[in-house]
Amino acid sequence: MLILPFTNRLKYSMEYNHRDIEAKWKKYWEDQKTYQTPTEPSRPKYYVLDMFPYPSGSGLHVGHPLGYIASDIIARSKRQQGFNVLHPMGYDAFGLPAEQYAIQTGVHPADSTETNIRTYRSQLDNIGFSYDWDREVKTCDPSYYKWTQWIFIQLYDHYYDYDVDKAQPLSALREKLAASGSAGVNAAHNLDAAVTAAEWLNMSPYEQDQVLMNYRLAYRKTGYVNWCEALGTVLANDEVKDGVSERGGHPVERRAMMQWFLRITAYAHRLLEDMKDLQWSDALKTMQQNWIGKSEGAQMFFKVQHADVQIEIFTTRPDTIFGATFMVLAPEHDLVSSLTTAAQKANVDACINLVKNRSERERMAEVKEMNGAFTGSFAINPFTHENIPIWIGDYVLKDYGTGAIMAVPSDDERDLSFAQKYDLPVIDVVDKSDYPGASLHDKLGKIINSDFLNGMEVPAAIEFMFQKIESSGLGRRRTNFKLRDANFSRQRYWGEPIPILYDKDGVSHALGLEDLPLELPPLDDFKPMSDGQSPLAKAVDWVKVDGYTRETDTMPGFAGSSWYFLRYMDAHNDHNFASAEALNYWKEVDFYIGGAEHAVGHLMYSRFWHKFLYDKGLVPTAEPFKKLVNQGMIQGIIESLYLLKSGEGQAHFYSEGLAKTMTDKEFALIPVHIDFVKEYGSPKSHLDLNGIRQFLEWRADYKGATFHTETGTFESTALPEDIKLYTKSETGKMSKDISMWSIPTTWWINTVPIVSACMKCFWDRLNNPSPGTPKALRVYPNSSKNSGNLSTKTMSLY
RNA sequence: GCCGAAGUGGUGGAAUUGGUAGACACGCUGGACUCAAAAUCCAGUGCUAGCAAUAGUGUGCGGGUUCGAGUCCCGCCUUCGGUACCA
Repeated sequence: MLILPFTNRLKYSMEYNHRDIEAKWKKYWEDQKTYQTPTEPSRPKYYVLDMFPYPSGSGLHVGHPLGYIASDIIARSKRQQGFNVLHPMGYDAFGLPAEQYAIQTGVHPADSTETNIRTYRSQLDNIGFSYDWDREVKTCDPSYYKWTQWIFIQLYDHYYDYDVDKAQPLSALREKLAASGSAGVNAAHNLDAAVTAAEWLNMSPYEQDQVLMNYRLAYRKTGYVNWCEALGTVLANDEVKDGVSERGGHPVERRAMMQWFLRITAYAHRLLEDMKDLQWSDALKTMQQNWIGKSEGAQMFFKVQHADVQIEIFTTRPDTIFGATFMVLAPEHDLVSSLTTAAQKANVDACINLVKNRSERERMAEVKEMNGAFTGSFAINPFTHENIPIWIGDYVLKDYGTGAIMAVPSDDERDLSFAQKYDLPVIDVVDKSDYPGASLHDKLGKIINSDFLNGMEVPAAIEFMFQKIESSGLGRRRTNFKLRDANFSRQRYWGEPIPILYDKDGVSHALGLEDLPLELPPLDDFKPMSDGQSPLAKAVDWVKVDGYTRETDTMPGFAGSSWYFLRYMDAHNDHNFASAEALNYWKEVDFYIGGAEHAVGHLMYSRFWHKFLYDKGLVPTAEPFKKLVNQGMIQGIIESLYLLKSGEGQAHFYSEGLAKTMTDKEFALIPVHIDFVKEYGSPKSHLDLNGIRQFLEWRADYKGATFHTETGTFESTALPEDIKLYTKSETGKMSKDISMWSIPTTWWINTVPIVSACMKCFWDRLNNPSPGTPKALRVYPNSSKNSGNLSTKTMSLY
């Protein structure tokens, strides 16, 4: 689509032969390298960036051009204003769908990805974008992920020192530990117990490695994964629907595994602080702020009766401690096994088992359905000196805060429901009668039933307690963040191998730059190992090297996307991730356009990586994206089948009408390819005989399923001609509200009608495809034809 | 549940700080041109009633502030995004 002046289009519309004209200019731009952008320090620069796409099997998504057209207009406009404009494009090419497709079809992810990229490229060229294709990046290209691995190694080799408030080389930490032990280190860590200098010096290399893991910015600890016993694999959250696996409908449980993590929490305060200078929408900033979740409170230790252990908690309301009538630990808390008495073991184990089958999200969301068990032990309330029972409860999360709370049922809704369910005492400690409608978070009221605090207003009482706690050695004032360290391990094939070796003693060693890239070993079987290990473990020759064993986990999707905008600046450099010259010239992204769905994930991780590189003096700015707007999304229709959650045996699908009347039964929603559904998008959406057959062919794991419809119950082998299995029809993802139109610059506002007109033109062509419209540009709601994965998630950083 | 956003004709979407709601465009209806069609041009087009002038009504729902509310406040509803392994 060429953008001609409007009047010309009217005047010459009769003769306007778009096919010839577009072909001519497409070739001219390509031959002349019209949009090649040199790094020219003498000229002013402007960097306009689109969030790069995941090359899905279904081709360019209709949502993509929405933002791409807008950024292209900005790029062209800035060029005309005399700027040297960097406007690149690339592919976020590692990911789950390609691997899933490989498992189903045997086509290697590298091959399907390359095919998909070619499709994307031709589609982008057809639209006529002004990208400098000489700077294209693909995250799955070894020459690219060499540097993703290199950055990971830098993170592994650094720790965060609060004294200088930035990342420091690990060698500095070793010196400090040798000189004065962990007490002499003011750093971000997850160390359980202090280490003295003498202890450190007497440690074996393995023990020292274990200590260092508590400081490294890339480190290993126990994490939790979605384990599906029936499929013998770890599932992504996205592959779990309503508590069962999307494929097959099998039960899923949370299982502990050693995982790599990135210590993003070390940067929490800077991620929060540096946001104020960014030209992002307030909504976006608020979301990041809330995600980081800074709170001021007290860290306290509760003694346990008849035991030499303490329970560490964090509270923002120390003033309510006289109302703390019990404690709750996360079921995964380290102390649970030692605190559980013989008499309570059966109850506690039952509760832990139950909780295993609930996802973190369910645990946070379902306030009504709490599960807990009494451990049999008691803690001592340090102010009332009363024994208070220690419970475990699924509403307390292991990785949030300290994984343990003092429960104040009078002033916390969830503590109250828990107390009511298990009949635990409630003592009112805040009189809120002067503040009708005030909640816990308003921190208002007058303290009652609290000995020396009685009569104080809440804010004063909080301050008083901080001092009291510190002066009596019970704990100290502390800032807590909701942000958690990022799990960086995936038990998958199609991702960057983690460049770590373990020696015979189990000590970890990073690869040197000369050994990078560490390429993925060739495999033709991408199924996971039966014990949950990554498929890479199958490449035995690759795993074993001269007495060392390779790490077999791979990196998550956000690894490659956390720094790709830097690679565009100098895409072919083999000695650095980008040259200092290029980095100092292009600096940061001036204008970034992409979807709001990346408001916290990608944008937070990128900012974290960028700050780390900034600490190392490798990038010139503390923030990567100066200005950012969201382009909105496109809506699509999702059709799903009702699958009875039986867990075992054959699958039973129910017609929508039946499923809705069976109120006591639980169903999982299994997405079905929209092409199989008759009258989709309406209340009468259903699968007919042919549709069910197509579905069974597509999802072979349901071959032996039983179908329950209004006219009877049928085995998949004996389906009647006139069968109608009604499906659930809903609108999903891809919303097309356009929040980007409200950009407070005159220039931008003037551009809106043009973008609008372009999009309209697009819509008309997409929705009423004439024979001349490229097939790939038609609307295929919710289909990922090549990947065989029926998710709407065909977009990457978009 | 929690955090963020959105809701205006048949459609995409406009409405500076509160000041004629529906700009502009698509579509639709009628007309001109044509043997006819396409293209183009002209006119009309929120809804209801009316031949008409006109009247009433109208920005998800219910309240409120104001001379005046799409816009501000309170309470809801619906939809979308995120919720830490989709990308």
